Amino acid sequence: MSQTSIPSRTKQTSGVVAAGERARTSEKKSSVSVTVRPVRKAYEQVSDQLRELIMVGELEPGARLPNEAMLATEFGVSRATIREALRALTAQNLIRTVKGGGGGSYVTVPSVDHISEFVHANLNLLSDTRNVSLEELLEARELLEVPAARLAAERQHNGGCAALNAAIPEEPERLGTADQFVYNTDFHTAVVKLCGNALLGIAVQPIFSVLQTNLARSSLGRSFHLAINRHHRAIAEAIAAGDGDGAEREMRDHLAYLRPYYESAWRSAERVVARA
Amino acid sequence: MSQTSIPSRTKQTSGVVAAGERARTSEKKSSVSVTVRPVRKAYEQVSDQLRELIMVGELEPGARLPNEAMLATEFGVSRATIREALRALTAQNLIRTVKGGGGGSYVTVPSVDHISEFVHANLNLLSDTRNVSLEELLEARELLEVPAARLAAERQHNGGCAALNAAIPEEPERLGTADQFVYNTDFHTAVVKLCGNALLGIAVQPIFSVLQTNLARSSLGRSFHLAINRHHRAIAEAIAAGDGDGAEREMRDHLAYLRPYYESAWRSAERVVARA
DNA sequence: CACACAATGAATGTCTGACATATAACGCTG
DNA sequence: CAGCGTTATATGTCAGACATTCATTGTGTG
Repeated sequence: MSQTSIPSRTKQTSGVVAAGERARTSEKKSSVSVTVRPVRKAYEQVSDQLRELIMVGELEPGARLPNEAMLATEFGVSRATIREALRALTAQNLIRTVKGGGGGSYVTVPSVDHISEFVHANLNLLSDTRNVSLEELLEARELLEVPAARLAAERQHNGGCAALNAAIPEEPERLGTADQFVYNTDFHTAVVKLCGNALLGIAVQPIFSVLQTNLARSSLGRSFHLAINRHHRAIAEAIAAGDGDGAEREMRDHLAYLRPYYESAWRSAERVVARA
Repeated sequence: MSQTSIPSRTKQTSGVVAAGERARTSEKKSSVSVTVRPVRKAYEQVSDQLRELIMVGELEPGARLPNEAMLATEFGVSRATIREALRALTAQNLIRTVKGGGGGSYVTVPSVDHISEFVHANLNLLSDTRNVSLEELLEARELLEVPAARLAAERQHNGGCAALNAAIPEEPERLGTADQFVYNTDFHTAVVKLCGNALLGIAVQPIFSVLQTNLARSSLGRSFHLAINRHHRAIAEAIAAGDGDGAEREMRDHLAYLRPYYESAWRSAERVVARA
């Protein structure tokens, strides 16, 4: 694969601005409110510039950027600095680096899953810190999943429902709690997938995960799981029948049924937080 | 502030597993399907372990983790490796590092805005790559903003509407296109904020931004902007009147009106992509 | 006594150069 | 032509040094 040379406008200005130069430059227009951080760290400048190139499309997905040594000389910094910048980009899933000959850093094609994963992680933290309320989570979920169920019903290309049924256990009585949760997750994931809108998946998946994580900490009776299974079956049937109204209603009822359980699990989690 | 010592279970096993050791360990159970990447890079192992500590809550927000030198000895790797791991965590907004005395790496309290920003960036890429369709964007937006308008109307604590009115220009005729876009963005942001669910903001904001970015590339007549303003005013009035049904209807109509414009802008963007 | 200012120390930021390791591509040999 | 070692080219990791920043502490002066 050919080496993509980094498109540096003037070869002179493309480098990193050292602290000294930067200070001299910014003191020219010294109005009262200067930005708080006049010095940008070198690795930040590098990652910023590379990120910009990627976002603007100057570096297309799949493109390979120059090796670290070249980048170092181009930007006028050391290889260590370049590497720190690359790690940042990697963490944002903008590039992927492979070792060995013909290796290097390649611009990644972004994936829905990665976004979802990131949102999930951060939502988890947000909910741990109580910066987001249970009420918001439940409300958002309802706002998303209820229409999703409707859309799934209205658009079901027959055959897609197989995934739905696969996510409903034949003999729920014989499953442990952990397995039940797996099935539940699969089911809701399947519904959202079936609705055909990837963006909804990005939003629903993390919200569901966070709720589920909290719920998993509380102990739930067998009857609970059986009820869930009944609901899921009803929803699946409505979707399979192409009955949008029915799917919407069943899903709404299902979520309403779940609400008190989430609330109690959430409260006990609160005690744990308070204790610490 | 006191130095948080890293909770290492046994002091011996907390380190990084070198390639050699790892290989020896994993060849014990050499079934046919080994995972594709048996060697985890050192900086990944470090960032993984630290991330885990943060996510589980072992390191609470605001906590300060050991300095880089200590981390290096604790993990049994060089400082450079530690730093690369820290950059990854920084990029994910899990920590923040400050220079100088009393500096170090602090666990960040996550913010809604940062999540939104990340989603926006990635959504932009997704749409550039045509991995997400305009139809999905518009549909998701309708699914989110229409209920948001209703909720805003039903929950308006009087006084919150000030932000709404502030986002509607008095004399739209005198504004340039760029300014108009600023107002539009502010208006929709205000509606979502007013609905009181931060999660919706996380989802709506990026979607709106992506759509807007595409729209900004096409040229729009004065009459378009005036119509938008009329719609906004109608929505704001319904919300201020606490009329949930009205707000929902106005918002739906508004989005329906916009649709063809987005579609035409999207098509012309496609030509640009195809040309490249 | 209070306040401005210089010295100190602790931390991150950056550079240099070296060596280790993985992998694709080349070329040799049978 | 197939198989296999070799090599070139990357990234991965280490060690140590020096630069820079910033809170704290100490000092001197009004």
